[in-house]
Amino acid sequence: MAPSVEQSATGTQAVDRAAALVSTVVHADAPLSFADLQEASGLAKSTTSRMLAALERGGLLERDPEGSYVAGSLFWLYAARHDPWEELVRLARPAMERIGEETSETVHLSVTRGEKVVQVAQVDSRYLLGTRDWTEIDVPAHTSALGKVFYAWGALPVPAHELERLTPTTITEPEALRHDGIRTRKRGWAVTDGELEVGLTGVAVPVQGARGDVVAALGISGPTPRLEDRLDEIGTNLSSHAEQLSRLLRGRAPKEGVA
Amino acid sequence: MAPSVEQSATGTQAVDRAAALVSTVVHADAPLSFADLQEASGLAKSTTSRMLAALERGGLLERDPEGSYVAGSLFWLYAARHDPWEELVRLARPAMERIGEETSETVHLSVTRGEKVVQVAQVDSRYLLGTRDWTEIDVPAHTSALGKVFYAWGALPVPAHELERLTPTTITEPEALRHDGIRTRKRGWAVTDGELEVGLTGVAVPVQGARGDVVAALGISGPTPRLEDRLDEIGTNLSSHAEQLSRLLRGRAPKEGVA
DNA sequence: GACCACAGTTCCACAACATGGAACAGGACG
DNA sequence: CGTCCTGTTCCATGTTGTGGAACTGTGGTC
Repeated sequence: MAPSVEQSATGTQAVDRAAALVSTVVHADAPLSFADLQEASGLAKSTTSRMLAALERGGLLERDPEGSYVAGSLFWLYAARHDPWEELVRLARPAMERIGEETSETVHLSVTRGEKVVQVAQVDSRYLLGTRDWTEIDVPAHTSALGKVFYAWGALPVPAHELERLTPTTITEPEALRHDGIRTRKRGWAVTDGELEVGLTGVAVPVQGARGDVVAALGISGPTPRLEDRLDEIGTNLSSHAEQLSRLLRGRAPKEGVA
Repeated sequence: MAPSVEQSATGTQAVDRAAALVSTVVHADAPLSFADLQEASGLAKSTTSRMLAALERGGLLERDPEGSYVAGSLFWLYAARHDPWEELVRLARPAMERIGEETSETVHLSVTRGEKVVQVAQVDSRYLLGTRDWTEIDVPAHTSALGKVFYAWGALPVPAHELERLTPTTITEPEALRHDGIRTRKRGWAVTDGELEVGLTGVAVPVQGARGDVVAALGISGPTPRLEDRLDEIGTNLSSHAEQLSRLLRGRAPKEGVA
């Protein structure tokens, strides 16, 4: 619950305590009462009171109608200015870079926007022959591994109508796509094998958001010959990274830890 | 040498100063250097240094690769957990309530999701005969005043194809919709007069986001007979509220302030 | 209406803590 | 190798934060 109170360096006691209070409020995303905060911080009532007042004055905290404390205007100002997936990208970047190093292929991160799937980040392959920049390019969801993740985990409804054919192996029947989704879910990762472009293989896994829903897909792509024998290994690798990322999204901030 | 230091109550100097630093960083949504912050706060180098270190430790600030300060993990944690328009709704609620009182009609707030327009908040009419709860209901954008706002201000592309007809007066030609948009922009507010449902009139205005783009539409709707003679008055009223809301979104928190 | 219980704020004397100047360390130039 | 510029650490000083206790205000109970 409450993040461990940091060990203050010298000369920052007040600020450290104040930061701990804010942190407590933000981490608990429900409003916290004065008593909760006093207890969580272990400070004297008077100190708590003065501090909360200062934080409120500074826009870091705010009181809801019942008088409990919630994150203040600075937080919603920030949230209003930044796309939610900006944070996702930020959190995901290190993982994507590691995946890039481990697989040497191009790494993708996608989210859904409306009924479409858009890429929000990419780390390029080490090879000359690799997938180019897909960011913001529209790829039909049923042809990419990224898109299939959303279908398979129900983050996107499978269309009722016939789907566009891009290659001989593209799945065009909704029913077939649904079946592919079932297999995908069992397997834990989605794969596209020349269904988007002949010779292009992709593998992708779901990323769970704070509430357990699938908010993004993490995957790699590259030439089929380089990938076809490593699908299992890649799928497992992606899964473990995605899981870590999910944990991050669930709320634990990446502090301390040996870099 | 104290430009805009907060008025501290007794015994909260350090926290007030710290909050001011965080506030400076969040308001300037570009990274700020140590020097910027030292200058903006008017504190001694040593104090600034200690304070920034404490704030960083507490997750309120963070350093980008170049060493400049940006909002810390607590902020992105918050952003990741809260929809961006949750803040919008929050900020808009008071205005919507006042509009409801002033017009006695149902008040709506919409945003675009993909190419669709969805309602995110509503304040109900005082009358028995009024618009019902539209939240999350799909209304074709070209038939509602809310939707027309997005077309008129270019937040949504006007479709190339013929549009669905819901009533005899529904605009179905893209060209006509574009023309309607021009008139709308000149006028300052969008109107739908029985184009969605016979006898239903709606008026809506744009809400500008932090970067000046149209992020939402604010409007009212009700039975035509009650509204048709008050369109001007309503449009003006909505505009002034929307403008205030826009100012809020632009970043000035609703605190004290001489101005 | 008088009573008490509880939540939060203000008061105050004390000294612990934050403070800023100066010295120090680490780059980035030339 | 010196100079400049940025940020951190040191340290004596006294300002500022501290917690206990007194106070205020609100709600509940008889």
